[in-house]
Amino acid sequence: MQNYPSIGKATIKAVKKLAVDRGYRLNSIAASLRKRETNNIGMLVPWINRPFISSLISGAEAAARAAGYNVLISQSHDSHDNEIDNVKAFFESRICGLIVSLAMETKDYEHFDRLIENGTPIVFVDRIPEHLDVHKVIIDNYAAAYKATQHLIEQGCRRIAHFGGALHQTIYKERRRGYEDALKKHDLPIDEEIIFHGDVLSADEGLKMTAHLLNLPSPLDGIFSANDTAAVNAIQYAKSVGVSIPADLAVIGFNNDPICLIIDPPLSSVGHPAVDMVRIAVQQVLRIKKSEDEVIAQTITLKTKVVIRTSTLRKG
Amino acid sequence: MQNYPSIGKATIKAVKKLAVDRGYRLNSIAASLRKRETNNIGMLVPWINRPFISSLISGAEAAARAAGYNVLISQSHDSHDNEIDNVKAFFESRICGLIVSLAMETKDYEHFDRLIENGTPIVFVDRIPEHLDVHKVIIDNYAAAYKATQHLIEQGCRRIAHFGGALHQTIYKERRRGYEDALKKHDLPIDEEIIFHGDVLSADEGLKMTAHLLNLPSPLDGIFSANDTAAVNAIQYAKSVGVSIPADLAVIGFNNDPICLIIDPPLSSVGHPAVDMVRIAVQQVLRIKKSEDEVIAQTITLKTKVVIRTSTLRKG
DNA sequence: TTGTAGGCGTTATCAG
DNA sequence: CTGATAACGCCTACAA
Repeated sequence: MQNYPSIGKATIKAVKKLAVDRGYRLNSIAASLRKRETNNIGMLVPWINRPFISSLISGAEAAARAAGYNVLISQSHDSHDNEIDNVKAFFESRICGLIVSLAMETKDYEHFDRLIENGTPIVFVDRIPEHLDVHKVIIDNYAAAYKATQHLIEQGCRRIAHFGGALHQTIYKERRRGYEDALKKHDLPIDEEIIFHGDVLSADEGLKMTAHLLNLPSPLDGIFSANDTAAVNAIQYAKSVGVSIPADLAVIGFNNDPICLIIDPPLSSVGHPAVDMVRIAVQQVLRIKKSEDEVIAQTITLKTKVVIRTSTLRKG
Repeated sequence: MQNYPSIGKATIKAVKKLAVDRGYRLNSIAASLRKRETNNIGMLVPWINRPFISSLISGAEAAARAAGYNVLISQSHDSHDNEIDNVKAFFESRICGLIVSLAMETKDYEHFDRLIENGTPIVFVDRIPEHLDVHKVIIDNYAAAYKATQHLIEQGCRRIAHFGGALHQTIYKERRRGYEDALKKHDLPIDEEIIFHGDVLSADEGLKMTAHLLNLPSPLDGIFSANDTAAVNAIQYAKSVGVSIPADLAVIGFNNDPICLIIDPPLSSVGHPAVDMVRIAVQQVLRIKKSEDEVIAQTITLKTKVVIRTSTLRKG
C-alpha cells in the first residue's frame, strides 16, 4: 500500500474517515485557545439543591447541551462574598456566557463589571439587579403577588400576613408591592406588624414567623408567602396548634414546588416557569454572543399562573 | 520614570503585581492544551432535579471548587442512549475525571471503555455497575434494606410489601435481598405478589402499586419502598381510601428526602449520605488522577441509618 | 540561578 | 480555491 504513486481524493477522504472512526477527536481546547473562547456557559445560583433551582439547572443543562455547550455550575449559598469569588473563578476560566440568579445578600453588582467589560454575555434570571442595564429574564412578580393576594381576598380573607425575602431583592420588593396593592384595592389595611422579610425564607423562619403571628391579639385569616418552604411550615405549625387550614387560615405559597402536593392540605402556589425561564436565558446568551454589535439590554417577562389547591379554598 | 537605568527586583515585582491587579489572568486553556488535561470533572446523573441527586451535585460542586476544579453536569434522564451520548460528549470535551450514577436502563457499560482506556479516572456512585472492576462509592444497600424491613417487623408488621426499581441495578437487587433476608430471618413468607419493581419508581407508580396492593384479598400491614417518592404516594393513596398510617399500614421509604417531613404522618426512611458519598468520589477522582501508576479499583461502602418517624411507629 | 526556544492542536491569514 | 505558516499562551527542557 505504501508505494502507490497517485493517491486519489477518494483515498484521502477514506483516510480521514478512518481517522475519525479510530479515536480521533477534535481538540476543543486547542480550538478554544486559538479562537479565544470556550464552549462553557457558567451558571451561578444561590443553591443547587432546591426544587426551583434544580429545575433551572436541569433546563439549562438540557438547552445548553442541545446547542453544543457545557454548563459549569456554582453556588453562592446566598452569600455575597461567595458570589464574588465564583464570578471571579468563572471569569478566569473564560466562560463564554453566564446565567446568574443573585445571592440573597447581594446589593451591589461591581463584581460583574470585568465580565461585562470583557464582552461576555450575561443574562440574569429571577433574582436580578433592578437598576442595572443588563439582560434579564424574570416573571411578573408584582402581578403574581397581586393575583395570589386577591385570590385570598376573594376567598374571604380580611387579615393577610406576608412572608417575603430581603427587600433589596427586586423579586421580594415586587411581591410585597403586589400584595399591598391588592389589599389597597380591596380597602384592606396594610399592617406592618404582619409583614415579615426573612433572611433566606427557610423552613425554620416560616415556623417562627407563624408562631409569632398566631400569638398576636388580632387573629389572621390568610398568609401569602414568597416561597413554598415557609408556607408549608406555616401550615404545619398552624395545624400543630389546632388552627384549621383553610377554614381558620388560608395559605398560599410561591414557586409551586413538589411539596405543594405532599402537604396536607395541598398548598396553593404561584407556578414558576423555571424551565422556560432558563431556556430563554440560554437562547439569549447564545444570541448575544453571536451578534456582532452590542445587543441592547432587554428584559423578558414571563407570565405566571396561580395554582389553586385546598389550602386556600374556603368557598365553593 | 522612563530612563531609570537599573531596575531593581522590587520594581519588577511591583510591575508583576500591577499586571495582576490589572486584568491579567492565567490562561487555563493554554495550560490545558500544554498539559493535555483540563480542570473539569464531569458528573453524569439520571436527573438533576431530584432531591437526592441535587444534593449529590451540590456536594460535588463544593468539593471540586474547593480543590480548584469545575464540575460539568449532564443528565441521562434514566435513558441508556442519552447516557452513551453524554459519556461521548464528556470524552470529547476532555474531562479530567468523571463521576457517574447510572441510568435506570443501563445494563452494559461499554460506553465507558474509551474513557477507561484513556486513563481518565471514573468513580461510580450509588447506581454502579456491579461486576465491573471500577472505583465505586456506595452505601450498604443490603444492610439498609434489612434494617428497614426489620424495623417494620419489630413494629408488628407481618405482611410487608416492597417497591423496588429495575432489578438489573445492583442497588435495587441488594435492597430486595435485604428485604427478603429480613423476612426469612423472622420466619415470614416471601410473596412475589406483593413485590414490585417499577420502571422509575415515580409518584404515579407508587400510587398504582398501592392501589393494587390494597385491593388484594389478604391485607398488608407494611410497605418498604426503595425511594421516598413512591412511599409518600403510597401514604397519600392509603389515607384517601381510609387506611390509617401507621396503625393499619406502616410505611418506610429510602433516601430521607425533605418530603419525609412534609407528609403526614412524617415518613420513616433510610438516611442517604449523599454529600459524604460525592465528597469521597471527588477525592477519589483526584487521588487516582495524581497517582502515577494504576490505582487498584476499590469500593468504598458508607453506612446508613434508619430514620424512624411516625409512619412506622406502631408501638411505644 | 535565570533566561529562552519549542511545541501542544487548532484556526486564521496570506500567498500561490 | 487550495495549501502552507504563524500565532493563541503556557509549560518544559535545556542552555548560559
